[in-house]
Amino acid sequence: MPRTKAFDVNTVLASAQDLFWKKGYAATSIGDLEKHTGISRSSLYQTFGGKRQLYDRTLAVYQEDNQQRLRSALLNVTNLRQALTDLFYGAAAQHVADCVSSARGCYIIAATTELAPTCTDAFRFVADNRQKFVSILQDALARAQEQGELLKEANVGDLANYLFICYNGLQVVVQTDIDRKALARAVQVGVDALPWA
Amino acid sequence: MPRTKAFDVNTVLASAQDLFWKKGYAATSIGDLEKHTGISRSSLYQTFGGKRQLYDRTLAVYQEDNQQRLRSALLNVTNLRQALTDLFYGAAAQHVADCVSSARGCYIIAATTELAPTCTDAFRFVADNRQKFVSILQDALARAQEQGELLKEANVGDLANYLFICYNGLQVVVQTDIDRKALARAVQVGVDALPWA
DNA sequence: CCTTTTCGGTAACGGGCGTTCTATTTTTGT
DNA sequence: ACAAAAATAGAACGCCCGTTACCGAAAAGG
Repeated sequence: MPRTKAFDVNTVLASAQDLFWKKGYAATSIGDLEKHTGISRSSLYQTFGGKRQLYDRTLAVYQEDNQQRLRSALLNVTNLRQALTDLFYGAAAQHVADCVSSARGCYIIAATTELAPTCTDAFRFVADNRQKFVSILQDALARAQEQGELLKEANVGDLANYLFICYNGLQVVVQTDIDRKALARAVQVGVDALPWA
Repeated sequence: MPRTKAFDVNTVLASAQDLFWKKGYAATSIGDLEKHTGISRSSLYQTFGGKRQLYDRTLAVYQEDNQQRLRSALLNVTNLRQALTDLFYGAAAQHVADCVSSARGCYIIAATTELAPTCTDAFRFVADNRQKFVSILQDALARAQEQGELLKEANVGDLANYLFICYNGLQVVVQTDIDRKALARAVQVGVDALPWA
């Protein structure tokens, strides 16, 4: 009986994320979203409820993707050191065309710096994200430790937090004009720093 | 002949920075600034020219302070390892009362993530800031190397970039709900990672 | 085919935005 | 005391914000 939607919700979410990521939450208007996603205000409000709810859904999608990517990059690998190097090199080499800085960094870090200081919901979201992200890192480190790749004395909790700091720093610095090869070398210093056996 | 200003420009700059830092650039309105700084729109426009110019001046003040702080913390010290540890511990322990996240991180990182992706001027500013910040780190590392505190083979350029990444990561992560003692331990991993002699 | 239900374009809403202008007050040199 | 100059308060500006309401268009079941 109902008329079918003329757009794909996931496509619109991806498009909205693209714009929020580029401009930030506050600087993105409903008009901007209409133009960029191609759907009208009516559909936007009917489907998502409003600007903030739409933003929250794009954040949730990103978090899910990001953590899945992290899991498949680090869990069940035979060489964690290489896997971490690959992951960080990939982040250091990211590139987009439609941005003054040629990289966008991490969508959740943008939420951390723009929204978390004033919004309790956003603060809780990034807190939850950190906890999950660090857990994955810690699991990967613990497995590597069991397999003899890491020294037994190492505190994998501290190391996981350390890697999370490096990841966050990398995602900020990559947004500046730094030379990408130099960035990769710097990040290599960070990976080599772990107490590999 | 002229009537004297009823406010101190530096005080107003500090107050405006305080608000921009808390709420972000886009989310801070002229009305907010009037209330928070105590000066009127007229004075604000007459003295600073507009919202963006005011923001830029707060950024410049912060950059100057920040780099001066870095110089006096790291240059002309006898024990760079300890100086770096102190610097990072201080950042990890930062605390403010009027913020959902109990730390504000770094004012320039906020500018990096909010403004640099879309604004050429802001992008250039943070690029310049990175260059200067890393230079100071590199100078401190080179001096430590000369004095035998660091291995001679170390590439101080790469190490400076690495420390800059750690600093940026620290300033982001401190804005989440992470336990401050755990954060300090994680940052210690990063400092210990340098090739100390 | 026609009813029913949802979709989606558009116009309208009140409010707040950054900025400008005007008018008044305050200060200083004469 | 007075005139000149600068600082401030407050009103006013046009515009765009996020949101809502309305209404014709489109699709699926009977």
